[in-house]
Amino acid sequence: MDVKTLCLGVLSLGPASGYEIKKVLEGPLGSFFDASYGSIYPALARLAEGGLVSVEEKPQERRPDKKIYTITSRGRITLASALEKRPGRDRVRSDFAATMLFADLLSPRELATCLDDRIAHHRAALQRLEAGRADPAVWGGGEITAGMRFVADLGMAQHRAALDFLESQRHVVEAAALRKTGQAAD
Amino acid sequence: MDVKTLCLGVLSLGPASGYEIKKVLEGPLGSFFDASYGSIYPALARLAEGGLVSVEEKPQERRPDKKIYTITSRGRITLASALEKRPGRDRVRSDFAATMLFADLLSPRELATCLDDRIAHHRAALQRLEAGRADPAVWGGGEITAGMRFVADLGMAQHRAALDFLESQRHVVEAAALRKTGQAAD
DNA sequence: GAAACCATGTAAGTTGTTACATGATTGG
DNA sequence: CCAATCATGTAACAACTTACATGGTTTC
Repeated sequence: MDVKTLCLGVLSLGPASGYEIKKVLEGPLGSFFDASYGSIYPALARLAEGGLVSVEEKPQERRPDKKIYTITSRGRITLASALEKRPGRDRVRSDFAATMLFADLLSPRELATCLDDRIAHHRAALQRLEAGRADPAVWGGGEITAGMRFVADLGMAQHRAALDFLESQRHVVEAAALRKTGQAAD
Repeated sequence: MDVKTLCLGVLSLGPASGYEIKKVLEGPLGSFFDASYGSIYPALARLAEGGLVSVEEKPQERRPDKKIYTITSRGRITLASALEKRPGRDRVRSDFAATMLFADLLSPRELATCLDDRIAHHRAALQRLEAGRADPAVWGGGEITAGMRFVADLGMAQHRAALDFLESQRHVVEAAALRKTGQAAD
């Protein structure tokens, strides 16, 4: 799913500016999506060209005009047909997992930091999701759909699983790294 | 973490060909990484150019020569310093999550198929991980390191969490889609 | 007074995907 | 006999990231 479709999706929940779309995408749902301004703004321009969204320019003082994008009926149709195709596989690239995979090459100190960071990361994500579940402001201000809640809950389940695992099992990989270092120091 | 570093990492576990590296990366660990031949082969060529790996060509009959890559000491140093930097955030793009997010736009039939597929996907991933935990052949044949086992277990925890969630909670989003359709049909 | 937020956009560069090219072998 | 596996590679293309350009406002 490319950024264009993603933007169209967010706009299906209500009108928004590029800036706001980015907010939604890096909010509680950030664990599933990822898009930078450098991809969002051009995507919106393409969508407007194609008539899938309409733009209303809100003049602002001492600031670039805010452009509010609204999905058109053609946009809704396009989105619907994009969603009809069964979703492709997730594409994930986890630096953390790669680092853990080669954990033997890290010093125990580095490994510990890495695990600490990751645990903090999952904690933060959980908190954001928990907050977002209740507070519409975190999303875009619009109503929270069943789909949103479902995705948020799925995210929470996964973050919690990772968190529990790391907290209870980190000693396994840390012990292995320690042994390795002990050997090297001999 | 780019494909070059990923290849270097796999090679740190033992010599392998490009084809075998792909196998490892799409094996049980496939949920965390992703790389196509089109990125692996050029990456290996660059690594060889830089002297981070050495190549031994095994002539094969009626088949392209098999090239066995072996990490060099310079390669190990490079890998180690790449791992020292604290890992960047995961980059995830989940088509499935996006589809669920806009689940109201799907017919109940499509939604059900989508959820069925996803559940099957998690089941399969779990099975592969379970098998790989015991069987070194699934990885590259070399020894299974503590890091590998750790990552595999983390993957299992996450897949299991997602699976449990989807099985027990799918009715929530399905009910919502059904209501929507009911309204539209009126 | 510094940092973060608001707000948009472009251009250069990196990276990776897809499709193509080639073709024997093995298992169901 | 059809599909999958083994085996490497290139070229065209698509997509995205990063850095740059601009600059007022709010919060600590």
